[in-house]
This record gives sequence, C-alpha cells and structure tokens, in this order.
Amino acid sequence: MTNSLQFTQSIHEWMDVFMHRSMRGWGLFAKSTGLSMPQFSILMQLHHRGACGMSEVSERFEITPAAASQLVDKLVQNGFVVREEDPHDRRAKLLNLTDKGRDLVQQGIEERYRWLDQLSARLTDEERVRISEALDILTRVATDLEAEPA
Amino acid sequence: MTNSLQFTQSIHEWMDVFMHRSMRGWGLFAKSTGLSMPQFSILMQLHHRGACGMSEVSERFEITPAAASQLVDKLVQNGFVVREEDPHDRRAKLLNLTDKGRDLVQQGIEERYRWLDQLSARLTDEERVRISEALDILTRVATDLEAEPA
DNA sequence: ATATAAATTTAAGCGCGCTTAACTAAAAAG
DNA sequence: CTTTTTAGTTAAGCGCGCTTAAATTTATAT
Repeated sequence: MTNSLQFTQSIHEWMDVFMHRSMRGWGLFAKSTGLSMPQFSILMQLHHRGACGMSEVSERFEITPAAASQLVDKLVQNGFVVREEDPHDRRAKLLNLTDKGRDLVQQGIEERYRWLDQLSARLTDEERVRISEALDILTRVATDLEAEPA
Repeated sequence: MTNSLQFTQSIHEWMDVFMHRSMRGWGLFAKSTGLSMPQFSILMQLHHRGACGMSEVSERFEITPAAASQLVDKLVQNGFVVREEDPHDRRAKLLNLTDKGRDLVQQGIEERYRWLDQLSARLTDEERVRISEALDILTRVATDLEAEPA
C-alpha cells in the first residue's frame, strides 16, 4: 500500500510524456500521407486483423455501414485497399490491403517505433533488462484486464 | 546488444496494448462531453500550461489565428473558458479555464487514469516497485530526449 | 505624428466524416 | 416460391475544423 502512491505517480508521469510524444508523431505521419485519421485507422486495422467485410469495419469503428462504405471508398480510390467479392457470400465484400497499403502501414509502424528505439539506445544493458521485465508484467496484466471486461 | 531485441519487443507490445486502450478511453470521454477532440485538447493545454493568449493556441496547435479564435469561441460559449483582456497589451486576450472547465478537465484526467489504477490493483508490492523504477528511468530518458531535439 | 507591425475577430467557402433514408442484390426462412 | 433478412451502396444534408481575405484595435518604430 505504501508504494501504491509511488507507482501511481510513476505511471502517470510516463503516460503524460509518452502519450504526448506518441500521439504527436502518429498524427503528423497520418497527415503527411494525405490520409485522415479515420482512414489511416482502417488501414491499421486491416493490417492487424486481416481482411474483413464492410460490416466489420462499421462495427469496430462504431459508425454506420454507409459511413464505412464511403470511408473505404476513398482508400480504394487511392489504391490502398481492394474491395473484392466474398466468394462465400456474394452480398459481402472482402477488404484487403494492396501492396501500396501495406507499404504505408509498414512505414507508419516504423515511424511510430522510431522514438522508442532512440530511447533504447540511451539505456544500459541492465536498464534494458529491468524495463523489459517490468513492461512484460504490465502488458500481461493489461491484456488480462481487457479479456475480462465485466 | 543481445537484450536490445528483447527490450524492443517488450516496449512495442506494451505500446500497442497501452495506446489502443488509452486512446479509446480518451476519445470516448471527449465524445461524452459533447466536445470535439481539438476543443478538448485546448482545455487540457490550458490546464497544463496555464492561461495564454490566442496566438499561443494558434502556434501550439499549428493552426491559423482565425481557427484558434473560432475554436476557443465555442469553448467560451459553452462556459468552459473565459476570454479576458490582457492588462499589459490591450490587443491580446487572456484565456483561462472557468470552474466548469476545470471540473471537466479533472474528470477527464481521472477517467484517463482509472484504467492504470486498475492495473496497479492487480500487482504485488514487489512488482509495483520494480515497474515504478523502470518507468522512472524511461520517463527521465524520454524527457532528456525531448529537451535536445537537434 | 505618422506609418508600420502585431493580436485578434468576422465572413465566406471548402473538404471531411457522419447520419438518415431510399435503393439494389443476394442469402435465408417460411 | 415467396417473404424476409442481411450486406452493401448512393444521395442529400449537417456540423465541424480549417483556410484565406478583409477589417478592427492597439502597440511600436521612425
């Protein structure tokens, strides 16, 4: 209990620094590509979760199917995404990243991680080990917490 | 060098989990208040950096003075911000949070931290100490890195 | 005193993401 | 085989954040 306060303060400070820097970089990258944030998010989602239909986009982003369709349409027009027919259900579409889309995502991910790697370069071996262990614990607990939303 | 890869992976994983959850919560809160993200950001900035003029808002968010003026205007109309004359320069305005604005920010901050505190509750005392130390190192290094942008 | 610069506001207009409503086409149910 | 449900699209229209351009007021420089 006594260290709970210290923990709280440490994680809050880290969060402030981290969020500020990370969001900034992310936003700037999205802007530099000419894509809006919602458009870029769809690309990222396609990358992380793989091909999906329009309805899934609609549900995950909590927008109407109409909005999803229009949003995706711009990505298709710009050559980042292909909209194919689902062979199992001809009503549905299968959204997939094109090579161009995959490149952009990869570029975004690298951009996003660059700062963290600069951080890494400034640490000693011992610090890296300790931080690595600490973050693994946090990740595990956070993942657990997500899994059981109750 | 050998542990550099492990560190990279750990921090990237943590980043993914953390960003996802954190941004979602933040966005939902902003939405629940009826404020847009840019509007809410101005409130947060006023809270963190204190009163300032229109030009500062304009510069910090990289928008034109006109845009800043209009954005702030909505916050004023909704009673979150007051726009007073700067006594030292009657051309300039001094933006300040109202009590209502301060309350909202406070609420947002608590919302934003709630998840982290849930995380904390699941850790042992020893884990908290170790994580706390690790994050402090990261925060220090990150702050240093920001300071010398070169 | 006059000219210039700075801080801000107002107005017009654009693109975006979003919603509702109406529509098409294919699958599933009866 | 008809009816209903599901997946997706299109069109009209709204609010938002943004920009440029023009105007206003106050400070600064000459």
